[in-house]
Amino acid sequence: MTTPSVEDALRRTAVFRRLSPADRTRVAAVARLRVHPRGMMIFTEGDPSDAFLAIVEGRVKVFKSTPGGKELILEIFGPGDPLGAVALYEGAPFPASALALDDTTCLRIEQPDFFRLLEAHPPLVRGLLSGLTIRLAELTRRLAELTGARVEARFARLFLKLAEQIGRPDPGRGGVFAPMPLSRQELADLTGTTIETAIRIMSRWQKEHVLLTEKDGFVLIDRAGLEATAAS
Amino acid sequence: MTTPSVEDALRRTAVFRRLSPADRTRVAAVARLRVHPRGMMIFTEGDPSDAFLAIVEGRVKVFKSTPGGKELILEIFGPGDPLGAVALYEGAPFPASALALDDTTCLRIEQPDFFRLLEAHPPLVRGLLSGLTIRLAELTRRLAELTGARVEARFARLFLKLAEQIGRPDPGRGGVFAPMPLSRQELADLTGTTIETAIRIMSRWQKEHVLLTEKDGFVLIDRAGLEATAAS
DNA sequence: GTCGCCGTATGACGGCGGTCATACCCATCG
DNA sequence: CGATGGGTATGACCGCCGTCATACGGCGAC
Repeated sequence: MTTPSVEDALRRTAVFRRLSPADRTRVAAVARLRVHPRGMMIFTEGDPSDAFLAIVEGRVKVFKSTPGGKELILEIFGPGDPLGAVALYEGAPFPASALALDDTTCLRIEQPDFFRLLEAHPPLVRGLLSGLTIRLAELTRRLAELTGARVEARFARLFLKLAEQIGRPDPGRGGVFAPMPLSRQELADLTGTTIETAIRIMSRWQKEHVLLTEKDGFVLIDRAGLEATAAS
Repeated sequence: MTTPSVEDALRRTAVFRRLSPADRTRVAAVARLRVHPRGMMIFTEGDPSDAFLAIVEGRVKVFKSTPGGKELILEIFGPGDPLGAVALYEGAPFPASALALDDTTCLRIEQPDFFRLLEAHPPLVRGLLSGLTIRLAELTRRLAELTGARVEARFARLFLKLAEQIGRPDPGRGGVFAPMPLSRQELADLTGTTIETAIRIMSRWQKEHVLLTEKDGFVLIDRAGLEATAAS
């Protein structure tokens, strides 16, 4: 992994992509790159927010602990996604935690600089609002999904979404390969269940040739079956 | 209910409260008041969003239907709360529906006017971001709460929150009265459960003198008991 | 090598809560 | 008046899934 320049990084993140080169230079003046090693917390639930972040390289798990002490994964973000825009209002505390799943490079703009940028470049506001509203819509969707749906249906939807977002054809078995290694525990945290239930479902699907677990991701074989399960 | 003037309405909504009188006059020039009778849909999930709304008078139920066909209430808003700010990016579809629980007066600013206001008055951006951020945090909190917490704990938290937000001392029984009439069905939709379970819990609490249902709201008697239940 | 740890796997058990059925109260309406 | 419909209440049943316990394979430490 070669560390890109700040301007390269700006070109890669959705919020800043449409800036003119001159504006990009000005943004670059206040942006910093920071590398978080795999397994490190990037920010923690309850901390005061002090900067706007965007992922340049690597994957980041955003999660929140439930009142029962379990851990619910809200989202797994990748390159180009903004991070912590959620809490950018006057140092409000982060509502969730973020942890680097890989060695991760982040673009970082301190809060005062970020507000100055917003006031100087109104078009940035639209981009930011866009990101926030999309995230809000996604959260409401997941909220509706978590209630009243059986765990198995949530699993099916999770993998169908994965396939749609990052899937590629799998030549060997005529399925779809989703290159996203996740442990059973992480699957459980994504769907709001326990590790045992996650193992049971994955184990059964493996036997029934619906879905295979591989070292670096999952192979969806029986996509129609998953869709039927998701709808139930 | 006397219909207030547009400027009165602006003074009552959080986003616009801090404007200077001159700015408020300019905002008033593009804002309209609209009355939605009780029981009417204000907007529907999937509709393209075309305006920014804020509640001046009345209560509004914001809800989303789940994949299973049930209805999940995301929030019940009252006077001063913004509405539909969620979907104000380039006519993105509303992620949820809104229905007037009372005869409701809304302040309405069409989308192009709203964006012009934002660009002319950067301080408005902070207010809007603040609102979105708070809502986002609230949604993540509910998301974490809905998973892994027993239904009874969700009920307890719901009423404790109600008491905190709109509760007033109840002289007769030494408890807290929350003036918010909600049917058993609405309680079920707020907590993501079924009407039977809602009835069972409310019925038992009534017998155990924990919480009373009245015609126009609820009386919390055993607040400590509710807090214990919420924590479990 | 052995030990310990972590992730995965599988079974037994039980309870929460969803589903179905029925009944009651009360307001509205013909 | 009886009929109808909506909200509330209660019991029976049972299945999903959370909890607890156990086991097994891979891998690094030493």
